[in-house]
Amino acid sequence: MAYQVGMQEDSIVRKGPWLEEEDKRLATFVTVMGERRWDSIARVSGLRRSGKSCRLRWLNYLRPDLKRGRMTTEEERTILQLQEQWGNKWSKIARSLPGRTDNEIKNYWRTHLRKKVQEQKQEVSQEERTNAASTSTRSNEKTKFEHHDVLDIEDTSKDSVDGVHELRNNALLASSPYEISLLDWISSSNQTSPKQQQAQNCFFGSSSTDAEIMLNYCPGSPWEI
DNA sequence: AAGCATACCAACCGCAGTGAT
DNA sequence: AATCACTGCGGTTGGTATGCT
Repeated sequence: MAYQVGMQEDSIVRKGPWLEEEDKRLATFVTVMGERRWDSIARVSGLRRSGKSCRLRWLNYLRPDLKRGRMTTEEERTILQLQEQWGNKWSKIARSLPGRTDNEIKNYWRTHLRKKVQEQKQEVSQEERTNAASTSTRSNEKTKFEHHDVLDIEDTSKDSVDGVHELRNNALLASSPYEISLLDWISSSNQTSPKQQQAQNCFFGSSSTDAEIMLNYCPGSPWEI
């Protein structure tokens, strides 16, 4: 599944789906180092991922302010409106939808909305041709495409599927690394609790070098060994 | 039950923009 | 001014779940 490329053992870059442990480790380091210098985060964290991959994982999945679950009708409306207005400027559109990522919006557009819009436009042009043929007096009628028309299209076929997705999303939420506040762990006390100890082992157990580097970014933290 | 088709979405890739040196 | 590293963006790919025959 996950595959690797590289010539030397220590330069191998992992690709493919992220493991829970990798998520936790990344979240910890981003919390400490900030959402910048992704190459440094990738290097310092000991994650065998590219900086680019780390950034993407954080922005699209780990960020604490992300909204989960289905798009609301209001959000769907906004996407349709802004997509028509700005085109495929997904990051720009995402700024109008707090908690949603450009990737999420892009995927949603491609899988849910694009087809609907195309069908709607086809219907409109078909209607235009019919109207033009039948009478010239009605040729100036409003034929502009309206977003709410698209939203009103019934799509009963996806109901059962969406139910499953909701379950999946809930499961995802429940297993999010943010169930446990990493920030709290780092900033709370000088005493390392059993849970903190467990995480410490998880993150740093195999590499004292990582722990030492971490301490440089977070002096006096409970991670001190 | 098995195989195929489709939908969904996480992750990757290439390119362009930007700032630092 | 040129170069390099980093970041952000949009398009695309591939794996998995689900539905259909």
